[in-house]
Amino acid sequence: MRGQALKGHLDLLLLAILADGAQHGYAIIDELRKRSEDAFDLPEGTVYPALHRLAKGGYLSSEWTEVQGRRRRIYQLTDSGRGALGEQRKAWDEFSDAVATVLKGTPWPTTP
Amino acid sequence: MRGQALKGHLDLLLLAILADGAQHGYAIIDELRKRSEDAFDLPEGTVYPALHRLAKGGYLSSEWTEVQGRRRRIYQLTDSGRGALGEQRKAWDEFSDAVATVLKGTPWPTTP
DNA sequence: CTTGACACCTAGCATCACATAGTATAGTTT
DNA sequence: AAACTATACTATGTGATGCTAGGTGTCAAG
Repeated sequence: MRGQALKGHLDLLLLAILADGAQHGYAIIDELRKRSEDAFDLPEGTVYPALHRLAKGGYLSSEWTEVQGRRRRIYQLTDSGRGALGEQRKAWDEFSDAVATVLKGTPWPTTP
Repeated sequence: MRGQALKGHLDLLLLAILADGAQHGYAIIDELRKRSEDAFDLPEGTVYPALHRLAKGGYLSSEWTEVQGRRRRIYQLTDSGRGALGEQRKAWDEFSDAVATVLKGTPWPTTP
């Protein structure tokens, strides 16, 4: 797969990462890559705008810090963000279940 | 859920339905609704353009029929379409596994 | 004869992941 | 010292896509 085709579920992933503690953008990218066992290797141009969008929507709060001469913007889940995570997770479960149900009716093209 | 948020997996669903036999657009919508237990209730404006796109890409062939004064365009999977179904199904499995792996690290906010 | 189910179509919109390019610092290599 | 790599963020543009909203026409039921 390698980092494309997130298809609307990016927010869920970001919120999930941040549910385990505040992180800055670059670290989120790393964490997502590690946790997904290299399946999600997202470009910065994907993640940063998404973080801005989430912050603008009130799901994240952010704060500037300076670590060894490098400025970082630390993002943290708000209450609203925590709520959104729950909802999106539920939506994901329902969605993936529904897809699985549809696919269940269509066997793989096995040679019989 | 009710008919939104297909997010890039629409083609997979359509191909999966058609793998069980040729169908016309309206019937595909019905079948998808039934198979997904009402989770996917897609508007025509979503499905028809998608079918056209798949046909244009060579994944489907189509043929006009007339049934009781009503014209129908019957779509059928091509070999290429069958191949695409296999690929997309694999991609879906990998994708949903990856999401599950990431979410696994983030427990639900249960009250312990 | 109007309503609703059937059956198709298209133009246009908003969202979104991504590409691309730019800024800036720290550390490592050459 | 220069060049390069990794870290870290920002801004802009683009292509795909799902969906809204409108339109056409047939047929059966009330």
